[in-house]
Amino acid sequence: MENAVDTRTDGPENRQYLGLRDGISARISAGDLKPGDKLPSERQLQSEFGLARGTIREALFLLEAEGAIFRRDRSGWYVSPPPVVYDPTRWEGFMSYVEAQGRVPATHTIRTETLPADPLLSEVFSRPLGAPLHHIRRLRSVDGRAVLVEKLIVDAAITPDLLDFDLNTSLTAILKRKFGITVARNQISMQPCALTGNEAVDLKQKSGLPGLALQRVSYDGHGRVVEYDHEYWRHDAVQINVDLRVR
Amino acid sequence: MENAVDTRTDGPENRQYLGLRDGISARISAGDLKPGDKLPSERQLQSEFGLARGTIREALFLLEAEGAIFRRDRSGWYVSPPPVVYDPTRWEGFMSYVEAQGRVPATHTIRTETLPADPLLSEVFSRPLGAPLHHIRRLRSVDGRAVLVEKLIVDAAITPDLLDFDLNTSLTAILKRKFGITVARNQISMQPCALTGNEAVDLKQKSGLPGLALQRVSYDGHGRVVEYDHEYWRHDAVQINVDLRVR
DNA sequence: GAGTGGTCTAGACCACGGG
DNA sequence: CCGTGGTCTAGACCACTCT
Repeated sequence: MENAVDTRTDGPENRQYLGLRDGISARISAGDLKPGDKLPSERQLQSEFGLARGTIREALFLLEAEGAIFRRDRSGWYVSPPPVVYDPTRWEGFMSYVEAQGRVPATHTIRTETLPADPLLSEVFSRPLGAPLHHIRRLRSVDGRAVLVEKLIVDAAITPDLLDFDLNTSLTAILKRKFGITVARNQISMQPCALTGNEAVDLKQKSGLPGLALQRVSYDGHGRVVEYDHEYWRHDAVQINVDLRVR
Repeated sequence: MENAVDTRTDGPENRQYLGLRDGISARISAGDLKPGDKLPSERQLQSEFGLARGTIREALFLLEAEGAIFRRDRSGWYVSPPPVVYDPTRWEGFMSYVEAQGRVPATHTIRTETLPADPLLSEVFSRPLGAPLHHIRRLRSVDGRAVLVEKLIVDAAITPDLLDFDLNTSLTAILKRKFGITVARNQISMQPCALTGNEAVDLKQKSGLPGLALQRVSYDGHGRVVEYDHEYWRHDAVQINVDLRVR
């Protein structure tokens, strides 16, 4: 929302990349460029505006930080779609809440394995050291664009043959239908971050893209830890909504 | 946490700025550089590593995105302190939770005014169009570093002389002690963003710094809207923790 | 006034995507 | 293969901070 408290702006455009940003931004607002559309190439913008390529890129980086555009490596710059809304107080999986927002979700399982619990995981799950845990790494997309990587850990003792199921669907649904497990409580921690290393690679992004790291511990009705989850979201792909009582 | 699901890294350092990032990162991890310490100037790094200034800056930008370092405009680059933890389910103000974490909070009121409600605010507060609302803009710091700008709106009908109090303290405390108001419910929305315009100016940052936009509607026990708040945090200054029941 | 980061130029070559 | 963005160089001048 814009209120009347303060009406200062970035000020006169002594910086050329701000002018270019505003120009592109205006084209997007006006609807000349729609979500998914490809921007002119950097070299085209260069000749169109008579600026050095570095200056052009400065403007593009700023628009990227604002969530207005995104890049596909060595393919080009594109106008961003709106973010999806995620409400951690609802126990519906990614597949259902993305669909409910009229978008098309998809999940790709990158890797699964069952490993003995290390000291940290042993503590998280209240299970003996070395107890078997399922590790799942998945990439999730909205409308064909990869938006998050998740690293999921589930107690193998209560979900023995979990890895035999099709994990490219809703884990929520599998846990409920096949194992009778539902989540009653979520403990969540979030922090803005940069997507680097594996996360950047899996999202096909240059290291350094702003992101949101979300860590979740899910408990069932008996207080048992059901999932231990790390999610790495593109910064421009998600909005978090929560409604909560105050203690 | 690091688990064993995936051990790939950024790979061999064919890119020089990644090497420089790792070098500086290592100095920080090793404790050669501590939170608050100043890094060598860009030109010093240039001669030390034999790289063009642009490449040096590439590495610094990456470290900034990772939250490892921050800049003070035209003064230099500094090692970041750890983030503060914010739990929106607890109704303690900024001043108390920052203090509880052994840090030094401070608040600076930038501007206050009382304005008639526009259509949007009229709806949010369930008050007639034109009803008076207090607008407060504040800058908040931790250990002397500005970390967030907030735009607060409060219903003047239930807090008539609010602006006469010292707003550089805890608003939470003022509302409770002077007006007998406590918050029972928070509706929160969060989204990673870029800090631009006024927010960047007030935080003395270059436009484009990654941030976290947090919007909050607070209700008292009777369901009355008490505060409507917009907070713009530096991305490297905050971590959000929530513990919640699932619906 | 000296030193810092902020902006900008005008090139070059590389690595990867997609036709 | 060509076009794209990704990386890198070697300068320059400016705006601001700090002392």
